[in-house]
This record gives sequence, structure tokens and C-alpha cells, in this order.
Amino acid sequence: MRRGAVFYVLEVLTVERIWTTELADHVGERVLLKGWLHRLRQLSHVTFLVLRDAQGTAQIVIDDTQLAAQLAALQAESLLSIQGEVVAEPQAPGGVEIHQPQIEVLVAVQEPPPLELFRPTLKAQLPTILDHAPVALRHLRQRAIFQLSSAAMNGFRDTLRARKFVEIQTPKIVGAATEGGANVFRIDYFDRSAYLSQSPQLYKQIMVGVFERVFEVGPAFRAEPHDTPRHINEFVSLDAEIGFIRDHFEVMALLAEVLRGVFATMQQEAETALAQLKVQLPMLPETVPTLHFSEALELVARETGADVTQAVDLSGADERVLGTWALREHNSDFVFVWGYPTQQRAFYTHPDPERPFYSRGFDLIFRGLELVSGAQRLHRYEEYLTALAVRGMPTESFVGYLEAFRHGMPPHGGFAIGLERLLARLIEAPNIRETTLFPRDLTRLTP
RNA sequence: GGGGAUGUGGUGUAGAGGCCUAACAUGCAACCCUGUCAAGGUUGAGAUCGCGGGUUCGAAUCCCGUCAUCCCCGCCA
Repeated sequence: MRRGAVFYVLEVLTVERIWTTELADHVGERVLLKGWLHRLRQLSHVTFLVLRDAQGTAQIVIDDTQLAAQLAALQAESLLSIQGEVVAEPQAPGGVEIHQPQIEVLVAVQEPPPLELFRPTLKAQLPTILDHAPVALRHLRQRAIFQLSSAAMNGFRDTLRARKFVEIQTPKIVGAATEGGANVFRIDYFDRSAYLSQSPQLYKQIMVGVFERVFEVGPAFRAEPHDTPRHINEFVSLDAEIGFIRDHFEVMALLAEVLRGVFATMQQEAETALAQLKVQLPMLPETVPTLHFSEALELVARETGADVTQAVDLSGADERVLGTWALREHNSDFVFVWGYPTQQRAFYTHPDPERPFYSRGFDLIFRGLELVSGAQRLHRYEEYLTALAVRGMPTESFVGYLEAFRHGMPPHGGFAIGLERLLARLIEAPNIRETTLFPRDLTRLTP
């Protein structure tokens, strides 16, 4: 009995907090909301307070002039805890609002925010937004981008897990550069030098020898000193690798499935964010248009009249031409190009057995931008020794990696999706920094 | 790594040798307005025009340097 009494008292004292988006389900009840002071609109005898929480916003109506005066002294983004009655009101945004509020100020902010968060779009230049990221990210549109990002990572994980892939985390401090290139960050590691991982490539291949199918969601670091709208020096790589494949086409089919899963999850989990950003989910047909590298060159030559048939790689402009072509001719936002010259690709790329000049490496171009790189990899120890020797790379840097191949690895392949690039093309942001929480580039190391 | 452009109140812009003691919008402050929803109205505060040097009687404006930012190419996710 005494227990029951205690419970009762607690229930009265602690009204459960609800989200601003749940008001419609609580009409006639007294509820508790918590969040940020988004906007205050004062009229002569009534004041409207817009409260923002992680899910959305709600309007609170204040008739009490004394309370209104107290609130007017607060700056935007002050933290509030509000209890009040939920009333259905056709004039209210969303049809419901809070009346007769009791307001507790949790944090009284002293200065106005550097950006106007209450406006439908953030009216500031990208550098200003990035400089003030801790505040700018609170804008409904900005945060919608990263709700999409979260859904994308979920979709990637769910699709692969459903196919028996195992999620792994590989080291980001590594002893040797993955591709042997110069564009790696060197760090002090006790008395030695080490590097920040450019890619989980070598480790995920090793792990194919354990789990056959692995994936990783993690950062990749590139020390390339380029300042472009599509590069950052730290990005999130959505990596997958699968064993016992016949050829790279199986990897490409898997990639298309994964992207379908990513978009489906976005639709499910981030519908509001998609609507807020006015995103059109991309056209990803059952059969994604697929070109061999040499066909891609011919197509570019035909489309533009430029003589590129001797080229060994596709330029950014070429990729845009292919993107336009795929949309026009195949109603697809995606186009695969495979068979890039073996010399152009990383040492672990499997050559095309028919024409070894070309490889079984592919790129997936999304709306004219290289979004994914992938390939069938070499899987025989001897092939690795030859590939490294041809490129003049020392085997000593790859001892652990090569051990996996000495002890038997299946034919395998995989890919890496750039998360920020995926989002940037999806929302048609002109700069990748717009879809990066806290971008790291040539000059930006904070915030 | 190569090339091009731009830096003006908190934010977004205008001004392109003297009209600038720097304009407009928005934010901020004060007041007014019974329902706003990017509210509206009146008044006010807020910028040594990125920084350093030069040309000129006179520089936000022209020149040089420097720093920052943005764009294109190369390379990549």
C-alpha cells in the first residue's frame, strides 16, 4: 500500500516529456515539452513562442503579459521546460498549440545567435555557416541533412547485415600507406612515424579471409592538398568487401542493391528530412547503364566531339557528360564504368583476364560525380608479388597483408562509397562541405 | 601543385577616385499593434570598408604585398 502511494506521488511530480511533433495525440491533456527558444513573436496582448526540440517545433501561446515580458528578455536558443495544455486550434501552425504555459528557464542565453535560425533557409555564405557550425547545424534544414546521413548509414548497415555481412572496425593509425602514395598524413607514433589510414582497403580484404563478407563505416584521411568543392581531407567511407565472387559484375550488382537499401531507408526513416530538403530520390533502374572504359571514351568523343580515345582516365568533365547521357538515354542518375586501365588503378586491382591492359575495376558515377570506386581484387599470393614489383613497391610494407594471401584467399571484391558525396549529389549541394558536419580541409581544422 | 575571382556593421548585399560623417535588408534594443506563423509599424545602437604599404590634393574604390574565402584544372570518395 505504501509503495502504491509513493508511486502516485512520483507520477504527479514527473509528467513525462513528449516531443513537439506528438502534440496532436495529446489534445486536452497537460504535457511537458523541453527544448530551445526558436522564436518569440510579441503582439500587444498575445505572445507566440516557438519551441524547437530534436523532432520539430511547437507554438506556445502566452496571454500573461508579465510572463511575456520575462521571456522577451531571453535571447534565442535559451533552453526552456514548458508545461501547458494542448489545444486544437485551426489558426495554429500544425493545428495544435500550447495554452496556459508554465515556463521554466533552464539556460538563459545572453547573446543573439550569429545566424538567423528561425528563417526557412539559412541566409549566410558557406564559410560563415562552417565557422559557426555549432549553432548553424541547429537550423532545421541543416540538421535535416545529417538526419539523412544517419539514415544512409543505417540503410547501408541493414542491407549488408541482411546478406550476412559482418561489421568491422579497422585501425586508423597504420604503419604504411595503403596505395603507397604520397598523399597520407604522417603522425608521431611514440618514436616512429605512422600514418592516418587513407582507406580500410587492406584490412577489409584480410577480413574476407575470416568472415567472407565484411563492411565498415568509418573515416578515411587523404592529405591531398586540393581545394575543390568535392574534396575534403577526412571523409566517411562506406566500405564493403565480399568473397567467393565470379567477377566484378557481382560486386556491382551488390553495390546497386546496397544503394537501393540506402534510399529505401532514407524514405522510411527520414521522410521529414527529405521533404524539408525537397529531395527527389534518384533514378536507380533495375539495370544500371554500364559501360566499358573504352566505350565510355567513345561515348564522350561522340557527345562532345573531343578526341579522348587515347585517354587513360576519365576527367571530371567526361564524368559529367556520362551522367547526362545516362539520364537522357536510360532515365538513370547512375552509370557504371568498368575496365579502367590496370596501370591507373591500385596494385590490388584484378586485371581483365581477356584483355589485361584493362582492369576489373569500376567506378559508379552519380549525377556526373564519381561516387564509388570498386573492383575485383587479386587473390593469389604470386599475383601480389608481381603487382607490387611492377609498381616498384616494397613487399616489406605489406607483410601482414601478404600473409593472408599466402594462406589462401577466395576471389573477392568490394567497393567504397563516399558518404558526404552521396549526400551532396542527393541534395544537389554545390559543395561537399555542406554535407559534412565539421569539414576538414586545407585550411579548416576548427570547429 | 597550376590558373582565375572576391574580401564593406552579427548576417546578406549596394557603393567602383571627391556626392561616404559609408547605404539597404535582416538581426539586436526601446516603444506601438488581440493571432502571429520569414508578423507589421516608429525610433535607436551597431562598420576605423580583411591586414600592411604605396599612388593621389583626396582611396571602401587605383597599384603592390600579405592573409582569408570561393571557383576551374590535375587527382580522388
